[in-house]
Amino acid sequence: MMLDERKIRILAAIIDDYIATAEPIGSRTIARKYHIGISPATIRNEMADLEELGYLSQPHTSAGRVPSHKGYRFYVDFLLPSKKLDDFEQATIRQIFRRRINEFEELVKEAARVISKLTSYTTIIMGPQMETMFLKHIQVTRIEEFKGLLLMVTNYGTISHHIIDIPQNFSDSDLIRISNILNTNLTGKTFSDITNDMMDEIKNEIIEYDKTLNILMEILLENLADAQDNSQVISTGSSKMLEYPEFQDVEKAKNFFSLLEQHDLIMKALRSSSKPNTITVTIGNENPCIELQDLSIVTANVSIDEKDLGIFGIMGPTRMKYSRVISILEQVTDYLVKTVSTKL
Amino acid sequence: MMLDERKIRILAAIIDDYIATAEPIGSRTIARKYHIGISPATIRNEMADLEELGYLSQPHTSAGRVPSHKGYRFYVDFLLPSKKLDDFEQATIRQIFRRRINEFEELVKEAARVISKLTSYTTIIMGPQMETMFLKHIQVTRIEEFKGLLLMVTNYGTISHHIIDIPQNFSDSDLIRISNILNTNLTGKTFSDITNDMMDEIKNEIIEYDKTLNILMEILLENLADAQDNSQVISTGSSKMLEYPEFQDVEKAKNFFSLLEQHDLIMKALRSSSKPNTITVTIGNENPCIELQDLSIVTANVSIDEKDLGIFGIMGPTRMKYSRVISILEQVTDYLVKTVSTKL
DNA sequence: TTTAGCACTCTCGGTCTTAGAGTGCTAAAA
DNA sequence: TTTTAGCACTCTAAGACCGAGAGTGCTAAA
Repeated sequence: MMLDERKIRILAAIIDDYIATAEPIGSRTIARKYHIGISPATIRNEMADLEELGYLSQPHTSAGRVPSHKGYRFYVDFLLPSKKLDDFEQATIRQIFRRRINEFEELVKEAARVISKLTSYTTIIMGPQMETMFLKHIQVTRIEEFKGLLLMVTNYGTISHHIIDIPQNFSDSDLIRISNILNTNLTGKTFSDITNDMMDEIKNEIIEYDKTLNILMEILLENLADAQDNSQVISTGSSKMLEYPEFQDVEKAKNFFSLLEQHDLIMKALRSSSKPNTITVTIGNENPCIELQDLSIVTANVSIDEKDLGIFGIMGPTRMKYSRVISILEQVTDYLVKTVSTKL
Repeated sequence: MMLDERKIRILAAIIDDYIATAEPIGSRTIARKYHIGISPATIRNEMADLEELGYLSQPHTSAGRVPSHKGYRFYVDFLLPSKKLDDFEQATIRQIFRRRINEFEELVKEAARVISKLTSYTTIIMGPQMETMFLKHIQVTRIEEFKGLLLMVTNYGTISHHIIDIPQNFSDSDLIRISNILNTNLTGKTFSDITNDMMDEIKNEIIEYDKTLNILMEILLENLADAQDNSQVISTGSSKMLEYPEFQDVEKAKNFFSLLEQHDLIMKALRSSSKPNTITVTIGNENPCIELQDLSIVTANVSIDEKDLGIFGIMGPTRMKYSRVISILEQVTDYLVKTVSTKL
């Protein structure tokens, strides 16, 4: 059975209402609040149909109806009211990009904070995949008599620095020479390209700088390990979730927070659900990972000319203000892409 | 009335038990579990005295006793069992400092994580006060044809970097000259010393580099503002709090999490309660800030030769495993001080 | 001074009950 | 044929009630 016009209106009303109130909705409520022009009894019949078709479910026999995941899916695919952001929201978002933030990471973090603030859901940001990240610049510079800084800049504009010891007999021009050698050998290489073998080759090339180079190599390699470990998942606004009735049960809240700490799970979930340059909605059990099955995730994959910059994910109860979240996410990623392509 | 030997033993038993169980303790339980050699009736009398003296209180008439803040204070001041860390704990702590972490900030963050893991309380770290922080090194370096990096290193070893644009006509030696000028003029200055006036002076000194310098100045000033805003308060392990019966009420949990987000409050609390090179315990209502009054905070102020490196704070319910927390904190700060003085 | 005994108090966890919301079905109305 | 009014039925949430259990304070005896 296809959904006719009237069924769709009723479904939309139920989902809208449930998203707003988190309470099961009965036929009478719909008749009263949404003016569909038919009696509760008729609505009841329609609701029974919708339930049979799998779009609704009942917590218990004598309760109202609640949207099922299939219901949400239909809603998201066909019924999303296009939500215009109001002036305040627009302004709040624009503000992030007005500020002179030159570093990509900071910009993204700030964007995540603002998204959480506007949506009241948890925002997760995840850096680009290691495989597509390569070194753009590597340099050793002296900051004190026997202390130096190893600087690495990737194609995504992320910068990492490590303090290193510089042996006594090294002059500034030695450092410059080492920098040059590292640069010519390593720029353009992805982190996974840089293996011990490659290091050994370079070492051979400049056998005279042996000792320092060894240290640099070690540090560099360690840093790689760090970058891979540091499962770059950052979340903000998690405490907001405690506001929702879905998390009133402390057990549920605890599960949510411990989930957030399992970065590998989160990474897998975001990666698997997001597609390049689109906003994707994953509802409850559509997520392969069971821990996430009573949450929804809206992901936006930010990329510029095939260059994957990272993923924003917004996590909330399945009863999520989808249209609002999507609008905000669209707006933010738009600005972000614009800013990055012009400024950075 | 002074506390005699027997009262003290009873008080200690009650507090130990309450810290372990979070349940009010009755006279019979004490007689059974702790072998003081007197009957419940006698214990009852003593407990009534202790209550009258303000060391205990009763949730309701027919419940057992619960320690009051005054009771905890007495316990912390006079009764703390000196707790030896076991091998596992020792090893876990040592491990942080074995790893080659060259940067102070990373080291401290890692230490905080370990403290949270071992204690199951929330650990807060707070950077040194801005007033005591000064520039040790400042430098502009090129990372791409028209992109440079402004590097600033402070006396605490913290490093901040900002990507800047480099105008076309600037050669590498220009950058070195600018770096030198900035260095001679700004190193040793605290962030608050560096005013616009000072910037103007430097600008005058090298009028020919005018334009770039202007940008650098702006960026530098902005960075200062950031550093001051970014109320450097970082907390870890907050989700652990949901395990405790004190936070089973979602309302309480929400309060706690929103408290954690009020960095200014936290900063004030940590600053006011911590003393140089000591571990301080602040119990419940001893804290001037009402939001913190049913929590306890143990703070450790880490400093080396008057140089204030920052504060660790451990927050938990007033029913906190004080001796354990103190031992762990002692151990960690010890190692930290040692590591910093030798390595960094 | 300590302790046994006892009446008393308060909470916590069940059971019971009722009001309310909502349903599905049937039969009448449109 | 479709819609709707009416009604019996179901289920939950909230309140009332009750008894067990833990703990107290007091009194009087050891």
